[in-house]
Amino acid sequence: MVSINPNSKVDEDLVKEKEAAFAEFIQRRGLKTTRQRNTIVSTFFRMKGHISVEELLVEVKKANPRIGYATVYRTLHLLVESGLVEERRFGDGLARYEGHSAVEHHDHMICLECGMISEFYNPRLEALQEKLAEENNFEIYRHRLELYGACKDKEACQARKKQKEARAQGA
Amino acid sequence: MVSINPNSKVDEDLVKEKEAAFAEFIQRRGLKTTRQRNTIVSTFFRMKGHISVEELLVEVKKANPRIGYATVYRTLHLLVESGLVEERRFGDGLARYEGHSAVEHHDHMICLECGMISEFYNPRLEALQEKLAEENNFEIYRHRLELYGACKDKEACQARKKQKEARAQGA
DNA sequence: TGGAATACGAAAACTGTTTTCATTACCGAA
DNA sequence: TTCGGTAATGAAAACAGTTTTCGTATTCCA
Ligand SMILES: [Mn+2]
Ligand SMILES: [Mn+2]
Ligand SMILES: [Zn+2]
Ligand SMILES: [Zn+2]
Repeated sequence: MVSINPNSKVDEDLVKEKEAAFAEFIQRRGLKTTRQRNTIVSTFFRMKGHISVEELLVEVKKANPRIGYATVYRTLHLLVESGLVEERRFGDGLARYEGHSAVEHHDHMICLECGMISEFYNPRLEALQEKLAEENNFEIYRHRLELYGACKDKEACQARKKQKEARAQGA
Repeated sequence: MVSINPNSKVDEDLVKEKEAAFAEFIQRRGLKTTRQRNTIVSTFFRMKGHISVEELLVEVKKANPRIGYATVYRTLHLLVESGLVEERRFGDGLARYEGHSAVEHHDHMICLECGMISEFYNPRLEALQEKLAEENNFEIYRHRLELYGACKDKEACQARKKQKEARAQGA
């Protein structure tokens, strides 16, 4: 298993690279470069984690309070189309976006007690999926694997887990 | 890989069993037995596949046209709480429910060209996930694995796939 | 069988997201 | 540079799926 660098600093050079890649995408598609898109994109790439629209908007507004939801949504769609960002949904009903360390595929473990999201990648798991698809005459475009559970090494998470169990007993 | 019986007839005895289990759950929770719940539950267990609320409501209305959305939603929640039914979301924005062959865990392959959803279960895959969780100090409550792609053996799916590729080229 | 506790159904409310539409900004051609 | 057509913006309305509300009807036990 390869655990993915959980506390990486946002690398300024990498950010610049992504911004350039997005600019190029905009060109290629014949779209226009705008102040708002630049603000949103550069804000996004400087944040880390799995970012919701709301979270992004809050940051964006610090740079330019006039930017609204619509433009953030629209720009995120462009980022996804450009391939620089991926959309995730972890079952809490809101879309989350990630791009800083990404592009490389990875899967997720989500702690339902503390909300922590950690990333992992395992080649054997990937290969096994391919094999299963093969056997089923299926061609995989992409996949999604999410493990939902609890941190074993955080006391708070274990405590909450036990609380829930007790409550379930009573019900 | 174990492919899961894709064309199973709905087994009348099994349905009765599930209905009884639900009735028992209702008792245990001090809730009331109602005409509507009975209709919804027995309709649900007689359908197969991954059923949306809309789809279920259509069937339910055939038995009792006065039953509305709210009661269907409420009853589905109870079915989920009872453990007899699982909620799924395959990314098209609507909740789907399954219970007929289920309770046993399985994962899904979803064809993005024709909408086909097939089920599979592989013990090695399951074991590998456990191992990865273990290594990460993580305790899995449940997981979700979905392979999105295309049927290799359906001409229509392959044709659509190529259309998309061509379109993407042009853009 | 009376009556409190539940459940029902229609409609309103909600949430996250998308669309509309009037206005403004971009940018290549002149 | 300026112009002008095209694209983008932002506020607000629309949307889709789901949940809640609230007045009425049903269940079921004392
Ligand atoms: Mn991630
Ligand atoms: Mn299934
Ligand atoms: Zn945790
Ligand atoms: Zn297909």
